[in-house]
Formats: sequence, C-alpha cells, structure tokens
Amino acid sequence: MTKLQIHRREASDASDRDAKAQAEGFATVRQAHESEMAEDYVELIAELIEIQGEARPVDIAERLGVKPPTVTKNISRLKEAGLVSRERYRAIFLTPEGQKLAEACRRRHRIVVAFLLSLGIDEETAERDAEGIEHHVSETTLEAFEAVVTRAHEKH
Amino acid sequence: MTKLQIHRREASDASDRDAKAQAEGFATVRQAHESEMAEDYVELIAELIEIQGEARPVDIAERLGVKPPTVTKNISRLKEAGLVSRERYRAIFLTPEGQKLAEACRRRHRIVVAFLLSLGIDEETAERDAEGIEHHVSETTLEAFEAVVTRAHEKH
DNA sequence: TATATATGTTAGCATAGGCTAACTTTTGAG
DNA sequence: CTCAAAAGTTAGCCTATGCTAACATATATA
Repeated sequence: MTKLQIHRREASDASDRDAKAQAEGFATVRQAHESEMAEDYVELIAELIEIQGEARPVDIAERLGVKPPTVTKNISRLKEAGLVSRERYRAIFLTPEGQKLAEACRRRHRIVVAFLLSLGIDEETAERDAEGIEHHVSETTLEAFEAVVTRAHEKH
Repeated sequence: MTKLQIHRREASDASDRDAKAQAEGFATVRQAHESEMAEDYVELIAELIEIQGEARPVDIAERLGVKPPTVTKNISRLKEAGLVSRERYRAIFLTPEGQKLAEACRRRHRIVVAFLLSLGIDEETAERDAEGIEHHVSETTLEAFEAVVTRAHEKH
C-alpha cells in the first residue's frame, strides 16, 4: 500500500460516514423524483376537482404542460399504484389513498409558498420555486418553515 | 355549449394565464431535473479534487450511491457536454466551463445549507434537504436566503 | 518484474416519462 | 338523430439513468 493509498484510507475512516450519508442523501433525492410524478398528478387532480368539479386528462395535460398521451400513460401508472380510480374515457377520481396523498401535498405546497412569500419573494417566483422545492422538504424543515410563517403572521 | 362548458370558458379567461404559468412552472422543474445529474457530478468532482487531489469514478459512485458503470456512462455524457475532460482509465478533470458550473453549484449549496441551519434545522437534515432543494431555487430566492443568513450572522 | 486485486469499461437490459401519428369514443350543435 | 369536433387512447419511438455480468486495464506488493 503506497503512501497515497494509506492517506486515502486514513481520510476514509473519517469520511466513510460522510460518504455513506451523502450517498443516502442522493438516494433520497432519487426516490423523491420517482414519487414526484404521482404527487404532482394527485395534487393537480384534487385542485381541478375542487375548482371545476372534475379532472379531465386534457386539463391535466394543459396544466402540466405535457401532451394528452403522456397523461393517459401516467394515469394508468397511478391507477396501478392505487391512487386513482377510473374507467376508460371517463373522468378521474382519487382513491382514499390518493386523497390522503393529495392533501399532504397541498399542505406542503401551501406551507412552502407561504414561507417563500414571508421572505418577501414575489408570488410568481414563490409558486414556481415551490413547485420544485416541495418534493424535497423533510417534515423537520417543513415545520421550521411553518413556524416562520406563523411568526410573520403574528407580527402582521 | 352547455352551461357547464360556458362556466368553464368563463373561468378559463381568468385561469388561462394561471394554467399557462403553471405549465411553465412544471416545465422549469422538468428542465431542472435534466441538469441535476450534471450539477451533482461536477459539484462532487470539484469536492473530491479538493479533498483528495483527484476524482475517481469509484469515489464518485460511492458518494452518489450508484454503481461504477453508471458513473462511466454519465461521465461520457458530461464529456460530450463539455463539462469534463478525461481519457479512458484516467482521473477526471473539470473543463473551465465545468469549473464555473461547479463553483455556482457549490455556492448555491452552501447558501441553502447555511440558510436551513439558520432556521435551526439539524446538520444532517439540512445537508439532505439542501441536496434536493438546491436545484430548484431561483436566483431571487437564493438572494433572499442569503440575506437571512447574513442577518442571522450579524445578530450572531 | 509478475501477477493478484482494485478499478474502469462495455454490452445488454429495464423503467420512467416524454413525444407524434393514427385510431376510437364521446359529446354537442344543427 | 346525425355527424363533426373534441377528447381520449394505443402503438411505437426516443432519451435519461439506473442495473448486472463479463471483460479490460492499472497498480501495488510479493
């Protein structure tokens, strides 16, 4: 073993945990990406049902900025995952599980947006950044955000 | 045109912009995802060069929590994108462009972590959340974060 | 210096999530 | 009630990013 290698080994005792923790962090991000599609869809479906009484693929496609066939494909995935129920050519419904997920997502979204606004960020940027950020915020961080928002409101 | 449809149309005048803006937001997130791989790699490569003098695929794989062939494949993509230079079986270097990107990423990472810490979040969570969040923070929001960190330091 | 071990690459596969073109079903206007 | 337009689906393609198994190269020590 050369000096260089020994050097690396010694460093690694100190940084093995670092490396492992880092790897877990990246794994967490990759997992988040895998559930992002589901989260975006159920959140949007809930929103559409609320504002216009039903969620149609064409509206989902428009809001997500994708083409209808993409929506069809992803809706079947969500159906397989037990988050939505629906029959061909008919409107889309959320299962109880889907509703639960949607509600959790909407809560996170609201908190993140309110938090960004409380920092003085403009609405459009807040909405846009929240869309990306919300999927990567742990419950711990979310609670910290919530606390800031509450404090800002108290000071009103 | 039925009442329901008229209703939708009327609503849509008010929400067309909404829908469009929302679609753009999702498009922004999708684009961010496409550059995440590049950002994570160059950031990590710069870090490895700094702490151990060189960036080897095996170390990158360990830190990212992926297998070596995945690193090989992604490094060639980065090479095609002009972010790294390297010869087969040799260590990895960043091109000037890659260095610039790495520096920007590390700045963002530092700011996001410092910001989360200033909210009282524990280090591990801060690091982990930052990893996911940093790719979705606009310059506007980043500056707001920076301001909070600075203020927290002043109050020290 | 020879060779075992560590590192790196290639080939081939899988899944996610986009797209277009072509087809089917639903819907609503006349 | 019919039939055209709107909505939805299917088929087939593409790219990104993972993986394993098998092979190639580099390196460090005996």
